[in-house]
Amino acid sequence: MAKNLTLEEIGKLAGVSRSTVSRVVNEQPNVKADVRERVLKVVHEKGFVPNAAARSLAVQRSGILGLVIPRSVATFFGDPYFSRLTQGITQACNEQGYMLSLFLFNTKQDEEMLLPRIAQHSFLDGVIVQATTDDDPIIPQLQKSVMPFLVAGRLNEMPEGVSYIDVDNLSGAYNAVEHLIKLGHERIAHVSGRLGNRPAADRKLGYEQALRDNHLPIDQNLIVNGDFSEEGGYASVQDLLPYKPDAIFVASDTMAMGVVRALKDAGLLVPNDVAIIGFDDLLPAQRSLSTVKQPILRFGVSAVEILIDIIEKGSVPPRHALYDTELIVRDSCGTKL
Amino acid sequence: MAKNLTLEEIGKLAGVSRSTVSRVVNEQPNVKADVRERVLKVVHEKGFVPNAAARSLAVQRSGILGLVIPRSVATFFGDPYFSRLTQGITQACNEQGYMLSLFLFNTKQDEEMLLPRIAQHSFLDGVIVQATTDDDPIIPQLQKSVMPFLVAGRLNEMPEGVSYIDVDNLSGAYNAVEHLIKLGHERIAHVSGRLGNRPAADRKLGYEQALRDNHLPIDQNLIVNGDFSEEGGYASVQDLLPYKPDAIFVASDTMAMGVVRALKDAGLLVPNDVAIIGFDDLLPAQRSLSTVKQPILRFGVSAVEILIDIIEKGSVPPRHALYDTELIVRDSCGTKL
DNA sequence: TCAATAACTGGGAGCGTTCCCAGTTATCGG
DNA sequence: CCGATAACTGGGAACGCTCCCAGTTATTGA
Repeated sequence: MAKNLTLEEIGKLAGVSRSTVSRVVNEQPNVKADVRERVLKVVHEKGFVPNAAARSLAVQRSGILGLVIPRSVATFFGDPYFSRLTQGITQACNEQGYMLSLFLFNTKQDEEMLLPRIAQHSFLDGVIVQATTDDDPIIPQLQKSVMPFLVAGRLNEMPEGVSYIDVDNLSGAYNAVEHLIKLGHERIAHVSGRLGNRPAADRKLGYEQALRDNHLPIDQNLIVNGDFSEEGGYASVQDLLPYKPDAIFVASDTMAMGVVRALKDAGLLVPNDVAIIGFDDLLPAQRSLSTVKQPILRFGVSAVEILIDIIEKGSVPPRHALYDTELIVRDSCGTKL
Repeated sequence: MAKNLTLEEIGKLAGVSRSTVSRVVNEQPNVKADVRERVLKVVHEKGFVPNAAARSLAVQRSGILGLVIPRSVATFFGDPYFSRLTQGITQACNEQGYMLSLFLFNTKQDEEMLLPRIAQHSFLDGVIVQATTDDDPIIPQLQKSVMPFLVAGRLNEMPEGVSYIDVDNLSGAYNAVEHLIKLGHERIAHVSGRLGNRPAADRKLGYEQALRDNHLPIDQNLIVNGDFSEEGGYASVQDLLPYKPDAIFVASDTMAMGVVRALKDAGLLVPNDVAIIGFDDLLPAQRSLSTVKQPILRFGVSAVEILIDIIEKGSVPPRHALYDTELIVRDSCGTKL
């Protein structure tokens, strides 16, 4: 199985022309059954695969999608969130016959060098961009180009006309807190994620709204800003303890692990003394943690499907999709009722 | 910034020919300084990026590398190992001016459909394949093709002539166990990874050899087969406890977490009652766990560099590289001395 | 049986580069 | 100041595919 042949050469072997071979490999009609079979035989025998570069040049599409992880979030690439998202995206790519290219930026240089190229790159039919900080120039840059793109997640300020898909963090948080309220908790604390970050902000909003709707006071002493890390979760408990919360809604499972550890170290029992609900459900180890599950895999699959739709039909009107979360009740929030 | 222009059009705007523009954008010599500048100006103004498909067709190279995660390991893609590896690989790709395409196989169908295409794909200059099970047909398939490739990790039986890079699991394990021996431990247990898996096998071999070299008996009761999961680690302790180990070398940090948890639940103190050394050092949360650190980031970077070398110079002789691990001594193995 | 139509097939042109060669202009030593 | 050489520039051909059109063969109805 040496070098790949060309349509022309396959044609010669099968006694037909380049065009007919092309029709056969692209499964087009108007080829006599016996001819088709004869060509197919040679194609399989020789393991012929059409030259992708030549095809791309001719049809002006590459069949490659890009996944862009901006520098500001690349440090969190180790987060299981991204593995799961990537899995969903590759799964959909495989199904739809696309290739996936990964752009992970480590340094500012990387980003400055590569971003303009990505926006213009003829090898990319479209890109999925992980949402980043509001001041990141990447989305404006893509908007100026003709590259079809879709933002995964949202910014605090989402520019007009940009397509995005996101998880409904607000309602997810709302439901979690409402569940705690229904269980009879009244001093419900919140450990937020790093603010300035849309998911963190939305989860906090959901928390506040649930309290408000249920006529519970919003006590700033019961709200502490975490940073999405286990250590941050641990530390936040010190600030909270003097105000005696009977439940804590934590903006991520990783932080929730820290919270649980701190509570244990302080001699408090979960859920008896303090009920906990986390967010994400991405940590397989956390078998006892109640949490708000994000449908990340499906999210990744949808991202690809929507992006392909944008590629084929254009991005007007912009697409917006919001995915529901699911409250997973396990041991850590008890059943105080 | 509408659609991209062509060399020809840029040339017209700058008052030169296609060829000269090509020379300028490819930084070739033999262009007069003022002409070069004039062309560069137009190029920047118009944000011109040469058409990648056309270039690939002409030079017969795409500038794209593939990273193949076979189905048998795809389920572990969530493992921080892969995020880290991917980070190293993308970093090197960015530096070397390559694009990275990710092939993650979820189903058998995926694999059967896509693998033959990958091996023949003109969009790929070469691929890095994550090592898989010995019976996986993927490496033989690549060997039959002309696609340059490099295996990341090793199989138990590594086919002749295949290039690979791996971490020296054996010596890493050896050093860890020797450290425990130097600390005075004599009943050193081992929780292995899933056997049939080369890293797991090598770590076990290193453990056994260290014992042998230090004239300690190899007690089968002190060896239990884990599965690389936290739960597996937890469970293994039940089997070990009756044989009163004073130290445990665990084949992964994730399992080590389970081991520590089980020990705690059994009322035993780490490191006072039982010393622990893990393997990987990929879990940021494990601040107190002594472990054998794998240089994964550098590993990923090297993988790309070696693959590029293979692409440029051919794969004879096959390249082999083995990376040293580093013993990170923290609290969990104490200082029994 | 024959024209009209449908089904099939082949070859030219074009996609946007790079490479090569021929032609032009600049440079230099004697 | 002029011929030899070096530096520079432009255009043809090729990379391997798809698309389109023209030409050929098969099919159909009256």
